[in-house]
Amino acid sequence: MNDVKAGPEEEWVKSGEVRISDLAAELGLTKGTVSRALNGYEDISKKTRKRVMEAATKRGYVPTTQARRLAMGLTETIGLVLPPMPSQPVNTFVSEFINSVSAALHLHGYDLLVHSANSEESEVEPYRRLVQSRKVDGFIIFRTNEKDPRVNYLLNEGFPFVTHGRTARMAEHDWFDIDGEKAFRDATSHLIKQGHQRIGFVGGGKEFFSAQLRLKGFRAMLEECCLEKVPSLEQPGDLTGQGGEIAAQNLLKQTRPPTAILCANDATALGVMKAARELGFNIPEELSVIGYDGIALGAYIDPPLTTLTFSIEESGKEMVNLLMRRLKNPDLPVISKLASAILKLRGSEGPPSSIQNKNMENCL
Amino acid sequence: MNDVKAGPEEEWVKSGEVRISDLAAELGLTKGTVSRALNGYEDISKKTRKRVMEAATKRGYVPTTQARRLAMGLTETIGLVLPPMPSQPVNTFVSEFINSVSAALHLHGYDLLVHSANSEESEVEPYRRLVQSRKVDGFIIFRTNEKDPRVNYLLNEGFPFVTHGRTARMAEHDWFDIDGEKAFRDATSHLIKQGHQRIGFVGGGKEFFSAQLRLKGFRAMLEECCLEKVPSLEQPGDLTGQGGEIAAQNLLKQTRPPTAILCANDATALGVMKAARELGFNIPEELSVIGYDGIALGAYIDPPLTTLTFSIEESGKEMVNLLMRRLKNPDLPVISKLASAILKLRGSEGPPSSIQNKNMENCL
DNA sequence: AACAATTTCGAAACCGGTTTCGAAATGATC
DNA sequence: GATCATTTCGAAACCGGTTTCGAAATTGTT
Repeated sequence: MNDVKAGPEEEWVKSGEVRISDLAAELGLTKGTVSRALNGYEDISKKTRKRVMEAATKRGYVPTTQARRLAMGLTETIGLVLPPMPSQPVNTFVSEFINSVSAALHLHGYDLLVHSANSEESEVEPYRRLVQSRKVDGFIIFRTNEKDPRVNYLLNEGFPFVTHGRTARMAEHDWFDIDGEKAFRDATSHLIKQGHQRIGFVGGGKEFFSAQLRLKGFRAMLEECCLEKVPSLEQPGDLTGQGGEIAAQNLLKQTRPPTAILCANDATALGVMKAARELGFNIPEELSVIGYDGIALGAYIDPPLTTLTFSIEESGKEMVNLLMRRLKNPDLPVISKLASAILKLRGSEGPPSSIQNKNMENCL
Repeated sequence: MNDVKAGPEEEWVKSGEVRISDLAAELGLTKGTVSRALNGYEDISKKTRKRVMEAATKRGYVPTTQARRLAMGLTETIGLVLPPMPSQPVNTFVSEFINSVSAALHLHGYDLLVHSANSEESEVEPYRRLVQSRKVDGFIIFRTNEKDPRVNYLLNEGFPFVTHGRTARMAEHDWFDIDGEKAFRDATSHLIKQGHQRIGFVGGGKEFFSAQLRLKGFRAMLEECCLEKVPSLEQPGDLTGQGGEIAAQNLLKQTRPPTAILCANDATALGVMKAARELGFNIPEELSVIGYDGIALGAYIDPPLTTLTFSIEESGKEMVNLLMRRLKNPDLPVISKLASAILKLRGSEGPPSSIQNKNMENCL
């Protein structure tokens, strides 16, 4: 067979094999011209632009992302570092959050780089690496602490980021948060209106700013309703089920146990309910329990968990908006956005069995 | 002030501002030499290598990832596309999985790109885009269907990937899976030994291969123990809590309801438990329930959910190993790895209230 | 000391795009 | 038809690295 000349022009079957130089050669143009034609520059005649675009779609040309990004000096990638998760329960938030952030970023042509934190090294190490190797243009940070080393590092570097949750330096960076203070005012008010007078609270660690704000809302509503603040009814927790169990035991073994317990999150609430069952408390007749997070699973337990819920999808979307604004113009003033949680009544709370609301009229 | 000359050499404070050309100029070398010195080439004298490395650490030089990857023709990035999640409960698996995959990839110098699937477009679209724009070198796929378009597409493209779960074409691609068949044989056997003779099964959709395998294991053990196969005791589900509720109603409203129900996953089991409660069945006295997934939260409900559990961390690690092997040598034969689940007894199962095991001796 | 072998580095091409600049071609004006 | 403005494209630099190739410098050999 005479195989010196190949047959008619081969069709590319695999995708991603056509380079801009191939396209240019095929059209008798330079790659610069092809690039400008595809990117809508004004100095390309209608005729050639059409030729180029048609050839591009025919050949299935898609620019190589790496090359484009290198040339343009940006990564179009946002980093999200997962905090170490020592088999924490109820991490349904994380996957939904990642999902919504990723979807929102995609609308802006950005990718999401998810990195895991190694618990053996410093919390900021992953951030440092990503910044230094220039793998990302900005960060999405969640579960902030009041004094947050990640925030400190990035502020110091002048590197763009948005947090989900406030920090001690919230005046210096963009943030999005749920108004946990208002949420807990609402929940507390709801319980008080039902007749509860001894209400317990299980918080998160001191380091979680948001948990502190929830406590603040709880206290504020107590005061507003002229209910005495009882220190022993405020128990620390750690946002886990186990922490909830321990705190509940401390609360329910008191001589005058509370008739309701507010929990800093749903995982805690599940622990509280477990401990309450084991100590023989009926929920909600003898003990009301309210959580925070709105995890879907709360609807399937007995009784279904009343909780404060918010839209994770909205959270992701708003945070991405804030971050995109920052990337476009790093010098804009810092802004923030506060969204509200709503009380989703599902059945784990109700009026206390014995209502003796003497003080009620003073306030309501 | 005489400000024509700047002061002594400025120290860079911000990271990532030193380029390889800066370093080269500073050392009186070319960037090619600096590159080779840093990358351990043999044609660099010890003396210059030392000079270069010292200057690099002093200046905090870290190569720009984008440039390096473009030059080397690889992305060092693996894609993971999240399936659309219409507010599914109990997605704790996803975040843990992402975490473990990300950690394992990091050990190999790879990044994880997480993409969300838009439910309005075809399932393969995100994969196509990532392949065409050359953003990733390979994929991690989970929750496979028996006939999986994603698998078909990537096989057709010859693009590297590993699945979590088997497919109809499992002989053609690397995969990792949990031996769900054996797991359900074990669970079924456990129930039979406790004296159950009428055991219900709530499956996943036909499209989920793994759910089918679980059903297979269930049936196999029934047959092995000479228990009659009752079609009405096998209910379809959809791996959600709601699906579990419906299936449980179908099972428990029968004239002779089962004394135990095996569920294709924990979400389903939670739905089953909810429906059972509402129909007045006590668990585990009147009805045993067993799930699959080992979600941590199952330990906090009442009664704690007995489930089949496996190591998500191991899953991620093994899948990454398979993928890295494939990337190193695309022509290696296809391999797979099967890990086993273990039955975690937590309290939602027990002997049936009235044990009438006539047939037991036939088999055990 | 002359020559070969080896070590060490510079020069340049390359990865696949984008963008600036200027020259050629075209069109408009008088 | 000459002059000027405008449109359209090519040429080349650039992004920040890697890698190949060959020349210079050094070392070794006789």
